Amino acid sequence: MTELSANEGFFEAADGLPKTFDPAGTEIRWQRAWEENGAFHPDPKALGEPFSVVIPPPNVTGSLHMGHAFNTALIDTIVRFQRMQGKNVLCLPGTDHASIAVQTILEKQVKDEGMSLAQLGREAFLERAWEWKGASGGRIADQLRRLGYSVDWQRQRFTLDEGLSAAVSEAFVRLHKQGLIYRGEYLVNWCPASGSAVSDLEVEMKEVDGFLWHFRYPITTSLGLEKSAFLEVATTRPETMLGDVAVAVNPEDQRYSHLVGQTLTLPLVGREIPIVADEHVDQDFGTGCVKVTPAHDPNDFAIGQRHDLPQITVMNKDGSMNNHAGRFEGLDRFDARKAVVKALEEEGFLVKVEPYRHSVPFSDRGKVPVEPLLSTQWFVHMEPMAARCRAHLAKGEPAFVPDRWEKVYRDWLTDIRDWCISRQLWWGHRIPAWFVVSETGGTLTDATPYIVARSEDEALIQARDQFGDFVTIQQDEDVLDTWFSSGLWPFSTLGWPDETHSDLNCWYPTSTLVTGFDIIFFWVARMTMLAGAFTGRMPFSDVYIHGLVRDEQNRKMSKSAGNGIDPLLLIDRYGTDALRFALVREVAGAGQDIRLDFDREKGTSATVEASRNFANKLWNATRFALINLDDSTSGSLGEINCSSLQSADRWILSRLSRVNRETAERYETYELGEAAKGLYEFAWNDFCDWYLELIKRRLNVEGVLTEEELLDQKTARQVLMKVLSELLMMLHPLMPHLTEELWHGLTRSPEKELLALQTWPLLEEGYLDDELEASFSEVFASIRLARNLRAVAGLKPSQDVPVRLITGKKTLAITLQNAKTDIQVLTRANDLEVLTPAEASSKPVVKALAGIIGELEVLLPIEGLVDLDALRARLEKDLGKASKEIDSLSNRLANKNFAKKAPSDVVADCRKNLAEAEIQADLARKRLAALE
RNA sequence: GGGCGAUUAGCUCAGCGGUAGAGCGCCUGCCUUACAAGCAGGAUGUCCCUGGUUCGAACCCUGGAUCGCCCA
Repeated sequence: MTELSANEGFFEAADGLPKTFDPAGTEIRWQRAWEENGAFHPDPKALGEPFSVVIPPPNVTGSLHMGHAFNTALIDTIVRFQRMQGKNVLCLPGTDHASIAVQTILEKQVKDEGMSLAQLGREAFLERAWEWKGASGGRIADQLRRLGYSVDWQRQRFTLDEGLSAAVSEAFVRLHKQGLIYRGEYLVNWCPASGSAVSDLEVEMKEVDGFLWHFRYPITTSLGLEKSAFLEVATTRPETMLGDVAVAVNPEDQRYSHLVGQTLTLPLVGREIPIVADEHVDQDFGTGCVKVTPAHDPNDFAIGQRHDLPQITVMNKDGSMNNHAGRFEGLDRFDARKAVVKALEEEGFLVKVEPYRHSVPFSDRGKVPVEPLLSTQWFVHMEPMAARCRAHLAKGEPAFVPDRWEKVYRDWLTDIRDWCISRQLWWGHRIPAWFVVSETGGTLTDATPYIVARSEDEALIQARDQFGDFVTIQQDEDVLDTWFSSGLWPFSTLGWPDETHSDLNCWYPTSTLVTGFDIIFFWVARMTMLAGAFTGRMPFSDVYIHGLVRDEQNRKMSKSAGNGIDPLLLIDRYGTDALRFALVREVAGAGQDIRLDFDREKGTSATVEASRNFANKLWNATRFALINLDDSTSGSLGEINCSSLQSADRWILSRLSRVNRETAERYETYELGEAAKGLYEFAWNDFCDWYLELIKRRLNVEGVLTEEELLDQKTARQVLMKVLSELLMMLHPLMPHLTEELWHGLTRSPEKELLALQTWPLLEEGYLDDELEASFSEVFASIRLARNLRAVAGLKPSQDVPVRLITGKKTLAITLQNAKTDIQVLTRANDLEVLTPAEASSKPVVKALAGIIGELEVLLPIEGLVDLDALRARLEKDLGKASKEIDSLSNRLANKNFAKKAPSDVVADCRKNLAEAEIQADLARKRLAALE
């Protein structure tokens, strides 16, 4: 670490500093310094109010994408701010094991090697999986480090590590004991691509163009009806008709009421199936008759339950037809569809086919249509847990920011469906249930009793207790949904189920969860439900929901579309702080998606470049300070003596205090974009454009300095040091590396005294001065006007000219008089006079540059050099503006109701503005007349 | 079918009752010893449409249009 001595990069070379900031070296140096000094490794016993955040764990084998960068920028800004507020902050990182994603990748690898999973075997497969995790699992953490994430890497967790796996078993056992986990045969979403059940949330409905086939099913003739009697049904999935067990009609439907209770003969199969009445059937859709296939459709499943119908599964788990499909056995489900239609057509049962657009459920991961399939799985009974969450929510726990997401969350918790948690995969937490196979003759059937336990030993003991000493048990082959373990994240990472764990006691419940709206159901709701069940509390008090980062064409970034913008590319080009600042600055409308501009050919982003330029501006402001502070340090400069402050000093200190207050409020209330914008404006406009320009003349006095000049110079240095160092502190949560570097360079604090661990600058309300800020606005306006006149006249920047400021407004005259030297310097006036209109008329200048703003007339008496046409145009513009305003204001005042009903201060303002506009118009007219 | 969000300068977006804003881009002039990744100055708008509430609407309410998202 010594060779990386943090100060050396900057301060030692102060006079020869490069003109541009080079982020690369700076970033890595401070990232190491933070980590090696344990800056973000908090002690649960330390003083300070606890503040904790767990980060949304990325996929362990994934790599950094813009979504992570965005989420990180927001979280890190919040936690760095809270740390500077003196809180005992824990920000805990980690990764999850992404069961399906990882298994899919590895399965493909295995298959590419010409092996099947079965050939490889579970043990060998898992060995490979861990190997792979070992090889690629550190990458995402290293990439997160490059973002300057102030997390505690020593507490990093992985959902499959020992402690978290124990938490998963414990959670499963407890929920099972409470009757909240059950096993049973239900219709689940089967993903043929991954060969596993998936939850409802992992299914995406997509509109696709398909067909609606109309078939007729003959009414069984034994009842004496004519042979030609049929019922017509319509379906988008003809192959499922092989599993039909009924046709349903609405009980109110006059057309069919006489047929209810009779039977039909199912074509191709020959099975006799009943006609049932069910009120969920829509009379107006198609013929009003629906075929009922309980084993292959959720609605039909419900109808089947109501009418006690059998469930006939006609497909295998790989999507092919099974032996119940008769002559179609072995065909893939899509081939079977064609074959069934063809057969029905040949046998005269096909009525018609029409194109039809409808919703089809697709598997999120597998990208293939899911198959509703009857299968025995493990489920979590959600309603009791959801009810507890709804009760907490009624008390505002957790609080959603922005609050509209609360409704989304609440609606989902209402009418919630049970959660299928078993997955037919190998990579993940194996379900802690053991079947007592000795009870069913050594084979596993749905009737085999099972034991749920924390370990095999525990299971065996229980099994012996219940079934005798010679039992054989066999663990369930399946693993749990990854989200089951992620749902425990806020407390499993802090030591749960050890309820005495010091981390858990200090930092649970956590403070804020920051995440995207796309995982409110997947993750946020699962965490609140599981936390409620196991800790009795909501796992975080606030949930800050952000949007997605979209690409330059406003498309969602996705791997499959290949339109991701690589954050590391932007970091390499512009620096981490620039990327972070750009992302946060764009986020002002919280919860809204943000669009990041990006030129794919050049690999550039104007937005990030603008932030890089801001970083460079701060770099140069600090260079300026160092050059002008000579060897002064904050210590040697001493305390600011208020009596020696000039008005410019008091002005910038007032602005500083205001920005301090606003910024702290904004960080606190998650208005991070506003905080970033406010600091940007203050730094660039107030501090660099005005204050630094104002103090240059005080810092660069020529020759031998008088005592007064020395004091004034010292004061300027003190204020410069104070404002810049506090500005850097306030910017630190947004741009941690740059500010750490500059702050050390500026203050010459020892390397171990990190800015990241400093307390937020004290808000000095005594400096707040509204009047002073207002009068400086007037000074700046007068300077701008004088500069504008110079530009209109085409004066060279080097050309000094006299300037006259003329106003009848006393307070303004005083303000201008006080700022006379400043105005003179900044307008390059070789002579500056502040005059009343009377004084001005005693030394008339006929043809001069003149402009008007408010009640101030700015005059550059330089006859002869003037472009009269440009001047006339300029004055006419002023007159036009003033006249327009006079019209608008006098109209408003003429309205009797306005004076009567509007607040008095609004009316007063209106009168004042009108008076000013009239003066302004008069001045303009007079000047114009003088030109003729 | 239900719900949510968006619509403001050429582009990306702030503002959410009291005379329309920023950044980028554009135009003009500047290498002024912190910064050309910069400085100074400038131009640019039926604030989607429609009614209504109000003394006053980009902002609140009705209805509608377009785009996007979520749920069924």
